[in-house]
Amino acid sequence: MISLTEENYLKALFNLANNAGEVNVNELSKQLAIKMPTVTSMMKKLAEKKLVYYESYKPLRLTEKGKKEAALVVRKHRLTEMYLVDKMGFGWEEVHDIAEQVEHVRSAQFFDKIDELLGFPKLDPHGAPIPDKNGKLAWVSYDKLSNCHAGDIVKVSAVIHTSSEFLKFLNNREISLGTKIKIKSIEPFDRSMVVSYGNRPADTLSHIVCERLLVTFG
Amino acid sequence: MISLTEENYLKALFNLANNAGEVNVNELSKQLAIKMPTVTSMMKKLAEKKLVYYESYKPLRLTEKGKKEAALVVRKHRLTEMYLVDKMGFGWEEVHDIAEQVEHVRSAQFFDKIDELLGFPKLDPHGAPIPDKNGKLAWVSYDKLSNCHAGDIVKVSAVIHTSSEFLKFLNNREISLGTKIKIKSIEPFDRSMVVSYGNRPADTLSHIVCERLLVTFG
DNA sequence: TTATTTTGTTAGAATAATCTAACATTGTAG
DNA sequence: CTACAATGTTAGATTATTCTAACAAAATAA
Repeated sequence: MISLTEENYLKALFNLANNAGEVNVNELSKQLAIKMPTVTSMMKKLAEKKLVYYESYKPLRLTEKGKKEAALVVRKHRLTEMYLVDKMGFGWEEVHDIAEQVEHVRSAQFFDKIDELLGFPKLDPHGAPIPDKNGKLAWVSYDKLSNCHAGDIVKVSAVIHTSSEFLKFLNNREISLGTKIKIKSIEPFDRSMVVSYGNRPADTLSHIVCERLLVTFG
Repeated sequence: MISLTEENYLKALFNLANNAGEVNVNELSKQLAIKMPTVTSMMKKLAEKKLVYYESYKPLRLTEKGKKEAALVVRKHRLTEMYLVDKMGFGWEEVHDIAEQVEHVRSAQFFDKIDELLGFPKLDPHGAPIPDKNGKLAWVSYDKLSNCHAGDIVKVSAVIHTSSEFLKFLNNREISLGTKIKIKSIEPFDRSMVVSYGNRPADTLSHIVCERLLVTFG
């Protein structure tokens, strides 16, 4: 049995993992707002349970079992977010904190029903892919808007670091998933982009914003 | 701040309270499946927090503050049950365990939205009243079917001790809230009732069952 | 009313999850 | 290459929740 606390550590490891699947104790500590010694001791515990590979002073890595369990928590989180937006009428900026709690409900029935009522969605309201019932994640590859060039016309397909503040900012600018953006020019000084979209002929997006918008060209 | 564990104690106290609002340590211990010494120490803690009146060897009683907090947990539980049945398509026998977990979600927004989507229901799927946002419970007075007499025609309005097994039994007998039952006779020997309802001209309900069915005459 | 059963409390220990303080290792900047 | 900074670990303490064993009070039955 995986405790609620352990679920949170697994999820954080899953979300922080780089290409190599590695995470530092320090990063994890910051992400969870839990002090490093606590993280170290929890890693030893998760290693006992064969959920994490742990060696002193080495980066952390989920085992296959750990990855699966983590993905199942992420699945519950993302399905919940989707349900809150699609079926209950919450805004995409309101759902993270609620899903953070509902994700710990232990009832396959409950999440299967949500999945079914939503028509088995592949993406959550922020464009992140929803792992399947076996913990498999169909990874979609997006580009950061910040890596695109002047003249490109792209579609906003996902957002990262989905803080409520950032999402409210996007709401104010009338940017949502699906918004088509044309890059008119890029300011070399601060890498801000002058763009046009919707009924806005010209608008400037800071580099920070452009780094958090994931886009597709199709 | 009231912990999840404390919420469970408060809810159990609320549900077990007799007319005088009193509950024994032993009863509470059985209800929660937690040993008596643990219950005693938790009662001392809740007394510190002014949620419970506690004196050695005396029955337990919620304070006004405790009653309110308990009612708010019960509110979340019953709203959740109603939502699961009305909006998600679960059967009334499936919802208790899920609601038992969802009730601990801390988000006024979430439960307000559920309330609104349901149209501010007054009763849960088992006929129990839903406390309002201030923890006030509009108590409805029902009679036990077991207290009725031969010849009475009554409507099933609520069920108590809503175990999944009991509710499945009612499903099999096609008894649900609203079912009109005519009492044809009462067997003095075991107090079972011969009744008719729906398309069943005659059916026998044991005393145990009749004790758990709450009815109205209207 | 005395003996027995039931109920309730105290004392002490265990587990899970967290912290701070001190120490150790690794990485980096002169 | 050394010294400082950043990262990570160990040791020991704390809080919340639970338990068992032993004792105490209250209720009940003979």
